[in-house]
Amino acid sequence: MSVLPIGTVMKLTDLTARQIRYYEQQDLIKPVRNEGNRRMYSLNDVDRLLEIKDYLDDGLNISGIKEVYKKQEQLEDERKKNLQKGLTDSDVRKILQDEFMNIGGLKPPSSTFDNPNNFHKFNE
DNA sequence: CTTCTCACA
DNA sequence: TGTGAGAA
Repeated sequence: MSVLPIGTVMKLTDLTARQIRYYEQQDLIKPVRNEGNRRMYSLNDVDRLLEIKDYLDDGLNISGIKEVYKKQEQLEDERKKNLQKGLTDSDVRKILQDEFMNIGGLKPPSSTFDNPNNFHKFNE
């Protein structure tokens, strides 16, 4: 995946080598090293660097950007946990929607409980 | 020639 | 974050 040397990344992102290495120190990107200790970047690294530049323009500082990715990972972890429980994203959305309807005292769609498949989702 | 690390009149 | 030194 990682095949771009820092020189190429500099041109692609319009960032200085100093900045690119600094963002790595802040754990915002994780390039791999080749046999000559040279940093090799992936296109995902380039995308992230571009993102970082945007966040910086929006007035966000390094620690602020760190927290953005931190919460992003947290949401990603929960998505995986639900997946392990056999729930897809659309399942979760449907459950949440049905719960809101019930709270509002509205009659849930007949299809929701008619399907025995959905039944034990509410009993686990 | 390119990149790396380290240090700072 | 810039920049220059010395090595790889």
